[in-house]
Amino acid sequence: MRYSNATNYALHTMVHLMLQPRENLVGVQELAEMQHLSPTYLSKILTKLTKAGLVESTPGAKGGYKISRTKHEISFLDVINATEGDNSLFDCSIHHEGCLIEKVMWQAEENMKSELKSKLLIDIAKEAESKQE
Amino acid sequence: MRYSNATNYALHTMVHLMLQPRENLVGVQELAEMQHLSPTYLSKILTKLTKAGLVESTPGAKGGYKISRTKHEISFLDVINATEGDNSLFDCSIHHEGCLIEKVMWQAEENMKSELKSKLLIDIAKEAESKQE
DNA sequence: GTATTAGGGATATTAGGAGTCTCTAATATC
DNA sequence: GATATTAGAGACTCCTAATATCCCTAATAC
Repeated sequence: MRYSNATNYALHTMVHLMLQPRENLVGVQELAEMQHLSPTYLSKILTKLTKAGLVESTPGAKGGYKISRTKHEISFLDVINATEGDNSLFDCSIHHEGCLIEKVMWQAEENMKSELKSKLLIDIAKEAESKQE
Repeated sequence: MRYSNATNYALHTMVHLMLQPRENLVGVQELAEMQHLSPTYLSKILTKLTKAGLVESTPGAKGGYKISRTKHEISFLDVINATEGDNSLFDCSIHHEGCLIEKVMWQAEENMKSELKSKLLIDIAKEAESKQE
């Protein structure tokens, strides 16, 4: 069980966008080069982020992506849900109601998600920025 | 990202074995029927559990599996590690040292594993037993 | 010896992730 | 309005890992 590469790329992309000046649009070209990805592939991932309302896109010349103005406080969990979907990590193989194993697994997953919800991308971006100076 | 079916089957199998009388051997035939699986497939999973030291196997007529005598306090994490392997859920796609994203993800994973380590199968087995009565 | 059961290896089969290509739609600039 | 540029959508290929089966071997009870 592993997080997909898409999640990995998405998180890095989001942090990069967070470090941009306000309202500055960044094209998929630049974002892809930074991570050594093909633009068409990263484009798929960015569309997911757009649909999830985490970034806003502008098509056409001089277009690109920027962090959503409406949604503040974007968390790790937000990005992960956008790329991985929000299905649960474990479902009892025997479909008997109230499976005790399932219950334990769900609790553990819930706690992890709760932690990832409390971690904000903006904090990571700021920390990365301060380290570079 | 999901836990494999193997993990699901393994957990149910372990709980079933825990409910057996001491030193009682259960064949893969019975274990497979209970979960509507093919014996050959479940056999593969049981071999992993054996190698991880969670169960003990006896080949030959009247053979089968039983919970390990030496390893007490078997946790959810023990079973998961046996079936999933112990690789991390997330590795930074750009291989830059001290990635802050990676750091956050590792912390969340660590917490989940810590919780799954504290959950013992024997408690689940006992609870299931009391519910059936 | 014979029946039974675990273990190991080889081999399909399948599902989903990873990634590319092409066409369409929207926007800026001239 | 024409053109260049950029996001979006869909079909498609490729690869890997999970899933599952089959067959042979080794060990054990009787």
